[in-house]
Amino acid sequence: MNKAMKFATWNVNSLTVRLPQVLDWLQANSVDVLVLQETKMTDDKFPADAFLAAGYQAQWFGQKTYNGVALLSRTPAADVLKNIPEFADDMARVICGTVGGTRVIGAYFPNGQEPGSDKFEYKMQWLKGLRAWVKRELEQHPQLVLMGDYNITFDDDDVWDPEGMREQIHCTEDERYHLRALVALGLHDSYRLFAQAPKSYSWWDYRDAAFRRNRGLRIDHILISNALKPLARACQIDKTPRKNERPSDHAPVVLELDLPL
DNA sequence: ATGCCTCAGCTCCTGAGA
Repeated sequence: MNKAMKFATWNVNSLTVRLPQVLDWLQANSVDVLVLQETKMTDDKFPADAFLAAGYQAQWFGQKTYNGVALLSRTPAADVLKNIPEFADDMARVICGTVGGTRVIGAYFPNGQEPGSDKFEYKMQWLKGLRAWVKRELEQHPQLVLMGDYNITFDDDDVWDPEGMREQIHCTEDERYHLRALVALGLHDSYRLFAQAPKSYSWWDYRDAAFRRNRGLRIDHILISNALKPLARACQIDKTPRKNERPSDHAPVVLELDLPL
């Protein structure tokens, strides 16, 4: 007996501001596992009770002002990890747990700011650390989902202005090399397993009416392991939360998997 | 043009995001 399970990722850009929208969205969509990025709150502020009342167990890992991640699931997550083991990091960027036999990694990849900057170098080192760790996780967990805000586009199809953004942040060959190397571990960009409308993006700048003009980037991804690939049924970017009065600049991405119960 | 929005915080400006 198989059950369609929904896995989703959403950069909420402050869970304090977006909590009501996240709760509404969970109620309207039968999502089983949701990872959040940019919660921007310390652990003592995390609204675990509100999620519990909505039917979700939570694991969270945050800090003041920046970053912060969470893993919500209908059934509790086991073997939870926070950040990349063996990669020392001041920032709260990764949360990982096993939900119903599937290893779930939620990640907020570094922005990188500008090629050549210290922050870009940190992004490169972080990507190397992530890949070494994910390789080991894959060896232990054939069923693995790696999802979150990658802050990297795969190719020109993910960019509203490919020529204008050539070698700009999120679009450099250095970043894309690391993204391809992750995929080469035995992962698949679940979004591209299915037919998608052209100019599909997951993030739009708040400025310049970028959402209305669809000037965006696809930087939020759900990668799935070889074992999960044949179980994938659909992957979509849900733009409906953008109708809220104060939306996040990111839209959630949702994957449907036909997982054995 | 080093900013156009949005958010947090050492809050009436700045840093950061992407």
